[in-house]
Amino acid sequence: MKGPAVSAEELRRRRDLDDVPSRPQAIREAAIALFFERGYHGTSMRDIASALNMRAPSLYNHLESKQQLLQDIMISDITIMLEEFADATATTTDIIEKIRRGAEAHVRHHARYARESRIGNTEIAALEEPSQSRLKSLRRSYAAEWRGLVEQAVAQGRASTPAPDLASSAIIDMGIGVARWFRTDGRLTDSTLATYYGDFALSLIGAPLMKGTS
Amino acid sequence: MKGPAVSAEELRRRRDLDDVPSRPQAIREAAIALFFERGYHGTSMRDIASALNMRAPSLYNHLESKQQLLQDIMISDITIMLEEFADATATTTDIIEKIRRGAEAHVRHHARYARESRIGNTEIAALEEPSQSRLKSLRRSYAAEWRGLVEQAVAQGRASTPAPDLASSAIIDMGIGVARWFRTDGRLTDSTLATYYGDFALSLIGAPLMKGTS
DNA sequence: CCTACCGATCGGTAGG
DNA sequence: CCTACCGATCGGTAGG
Repeated sequence: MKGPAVSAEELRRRRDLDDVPSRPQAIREAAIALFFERGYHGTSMRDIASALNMRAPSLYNHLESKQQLLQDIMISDITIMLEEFADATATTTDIIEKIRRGAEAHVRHHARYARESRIGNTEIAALEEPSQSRLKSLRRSYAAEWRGLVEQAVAQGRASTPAPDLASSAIIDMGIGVARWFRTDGRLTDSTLATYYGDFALSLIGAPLMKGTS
Repeated sequence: MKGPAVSAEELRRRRDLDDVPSRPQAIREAAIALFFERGYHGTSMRDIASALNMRAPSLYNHLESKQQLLQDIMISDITIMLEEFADATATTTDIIEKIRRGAEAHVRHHARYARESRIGNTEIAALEEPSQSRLKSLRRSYAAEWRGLVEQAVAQGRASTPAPDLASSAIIDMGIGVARWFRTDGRLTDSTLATYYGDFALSLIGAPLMKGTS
């Protein structure tokens, strides 16, 4: 017989269905795990290759450089976070509900993508330009959006905090902190956690919690 | 004439008065600045030496190893933080006031020692054993103390949060976040910041703020 | 405090 | 996908 019994396309289809990662995806996953555990500079290409039972030079058939790997991880993580935040806050016009849903999205992201989020918050200095400036700029916009929401709530008389800028920083930071300790296999789901933190956010800005809403 | 015009002791006395750091202190300070900016693995001994107009081998007249430098910085930082927290919470028996003062001490520390605190929270993986285990253990005790305080407030009917464990994590994490963005030369002093965050902590756990207390 | 230098390891390339 | 190997840089030592 000539030709393979199973075509390359067929294999690719099965892989997609079975959730078996492609080589580039597997490398990325290993890099995320190692950068999270040991940091970017604390991880060598040999470490990543070793986790996949490969040799370091073979990695370069699938990526350009170690730095490119970091940039992909960090930029795609913050892009996803910004999208999730935009989607969450767009589902209502009520400012308090916007803040609640924004905080939930923020925390859910830092729980679900704990490793990527932590890398995104600790390895900024390891990013080469222009990616570093781009990422910082995205983070500044995100913080500014949050500040705007809290200021709006205060302006509408729906929140009472005397320091909307600090309150929004505190909300962001308590979410970022989640990425340091949240474990997917723990007793809490990311959504349950997000619900609690949504309440924390409203309490923090001095917005009365409506009982029985959730 | 024989002997120096100014004795070594005299020089040391002047240095202490003028706040001119000793060589080991200057090295430690340079290491803190660089570990904060670039991370432990992103900083070389040559970088540290260069910041002091020295050559790397000369550093070894004042320290044992790069790792020892990191351990000193991290262990002394958390030791100071634990002391400040213990002192702050010991000044009152009222549970809510304990939490307020504890939160203020926590935030003040992360503002005043922003660089050391950030290193302490990002470079744990770079610590060799047994220091790494020791530091993790100290952090766990600190988190447990916080959880205990919040649970006590709830038990006494002074706070209403349904999740004291998460609330205490949120308080700790919003303080840790301060170390990422606080600048000593900014418009806020660490004490002003701490006062706001003390209120945030009480709001977060569902403890009514007493107006006009501060 | 320095220069000279060490072995180890790094990210990455050549070539198959 | 591999082995062989590159120049650069690392933490640290020897010796003065």
